[in-house]
Amino acid sequence: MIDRSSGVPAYRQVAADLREKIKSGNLSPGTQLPSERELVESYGVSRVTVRDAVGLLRSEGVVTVEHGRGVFVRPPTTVQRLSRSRLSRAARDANQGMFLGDAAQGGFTPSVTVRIRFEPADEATAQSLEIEDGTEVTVRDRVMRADGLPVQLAISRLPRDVTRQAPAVEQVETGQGGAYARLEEAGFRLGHFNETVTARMPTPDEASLLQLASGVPVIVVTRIAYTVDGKPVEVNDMILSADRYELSYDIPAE
Amino acid sequence: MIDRSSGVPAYRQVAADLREKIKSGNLSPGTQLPSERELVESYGVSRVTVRDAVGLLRSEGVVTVEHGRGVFVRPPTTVQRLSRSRLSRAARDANQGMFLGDAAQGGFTPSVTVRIRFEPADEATAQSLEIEDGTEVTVRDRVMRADGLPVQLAISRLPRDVTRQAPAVEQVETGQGGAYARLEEAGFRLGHFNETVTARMPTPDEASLLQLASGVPVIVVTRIAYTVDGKPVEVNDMILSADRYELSYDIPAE
DNA sequence: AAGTGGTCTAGACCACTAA
DNA sequence: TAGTGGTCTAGACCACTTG
Repeated sequence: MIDRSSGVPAYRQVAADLREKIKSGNLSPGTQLPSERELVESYGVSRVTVRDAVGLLRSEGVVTVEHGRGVFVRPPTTVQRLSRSRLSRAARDANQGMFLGDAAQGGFTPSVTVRIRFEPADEATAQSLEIEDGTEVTVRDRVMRADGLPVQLAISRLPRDVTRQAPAVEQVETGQGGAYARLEEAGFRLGHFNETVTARMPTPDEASLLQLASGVPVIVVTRIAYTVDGKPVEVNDMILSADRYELSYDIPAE
Repeated sequence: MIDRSSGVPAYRQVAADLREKIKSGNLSPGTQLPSERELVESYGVSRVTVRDAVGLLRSEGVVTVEHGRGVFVRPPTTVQRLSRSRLSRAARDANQGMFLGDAAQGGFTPSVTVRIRFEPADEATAQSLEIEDGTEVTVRDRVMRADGLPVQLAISRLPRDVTRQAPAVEQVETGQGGAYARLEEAGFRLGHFNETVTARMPTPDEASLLQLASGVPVIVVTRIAYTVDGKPVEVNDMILSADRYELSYDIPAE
């Protein structure tokens, strides 16, 4: 099975063979692969080599490994699509925070854990909010769960000056329409949002919090909310599991 | 250095120690780490264990490894920010294709390799373009390079029916304003774009084409261009290196 | 030539899962 | 209890980079 003279490392040949069997449907989604010891037999390589091969497929997100159970072909994951039209005032008003609106659309039972704290702004926050370094900010640190499974982390920071005028934002429960509604009631009429999107591998903390399979990156979204006057009032850093989310944006051609 | 009784695997302890030294600035960006054999000595573990530790840091994107040279603390990468306002008609008209416009902003020397082919639409393409499965589409397959380095892959598909009316789109060189300008000249006035964004680990092909360091995911953007009548005329699948790109979107609050 | 990481072996024991 | 993956060892040879 393995061509020793080809110059291609044995573990890559094993990985390529398994990958091929998966792609061709020979091993269908959810199916268990032969155990590592069986693969050792059938390919005639050492266990370390088999593990390197499986590790490669893992890092590609092709298989998942469950300790004590086995290696399985990863089934295609269900994506939750986040359309940015949900930032419209109407959509915001309809729901108690945006995540609960997503839940209504996505058909899952949402739960959110919120922790509030106050701290001096670090450099990045200060720059985003256009305030002095070290100015006090209100931090809303949230873990969003779908059917009990953590799927999203979000940390919002707002100048304390702003939240003092909208005290509900300093509370865990912000009520109908969420924090944005409270801000608007306090006179901070929102004009537009800017979202920057990138991706990276999770930190170990994020991986365990979001229960990420290895080989799954996170999508990092930084949203800044601006008032109609162009003053930034909130910066929200969101961490999403890349295999569970897809973002959707509409852009006019003009 | 390693606590054998803690229950934490040795390779994780080694990784944690190195990560800490990097975060604290004790090992600054670009610095070479001690060689694997030196780490074997200093931590009193086997080489495999050291390699597992380094592999973990690699997969987190914390270090890069160069065969024959050593392991280095990964310097923060320069990000190219793609603002979606560049899809405005004015921005499109100003440049010969969007990537060349990005280059002007980013200050790098761009080059693009384009291959044109014609093929029947697969299921996903057909759905995006709202055409029958198997209808002939024009495929523009592109590799974009910045200063010679491949940084972006893009595959556009348009119904052949459409490109026959804008023959320049079936050519490698589309001229001033790029393919979108030719489409508009042919009467396909563009109304809006929709972009869906997600991320995943690269396939081996993508990794080698984009020369991705291991542990760097790709951002996958699918853009569909619609005419003012709401007819989709192009679906463009873009693959971006996540450590080199950041996307930026503006969203009105209304 | 010397030093670096890349691959590989044969075997051991541990931790988790399921019957 | 048996089977799975997780961790680890001590050592070997290869491929790449640099002086």
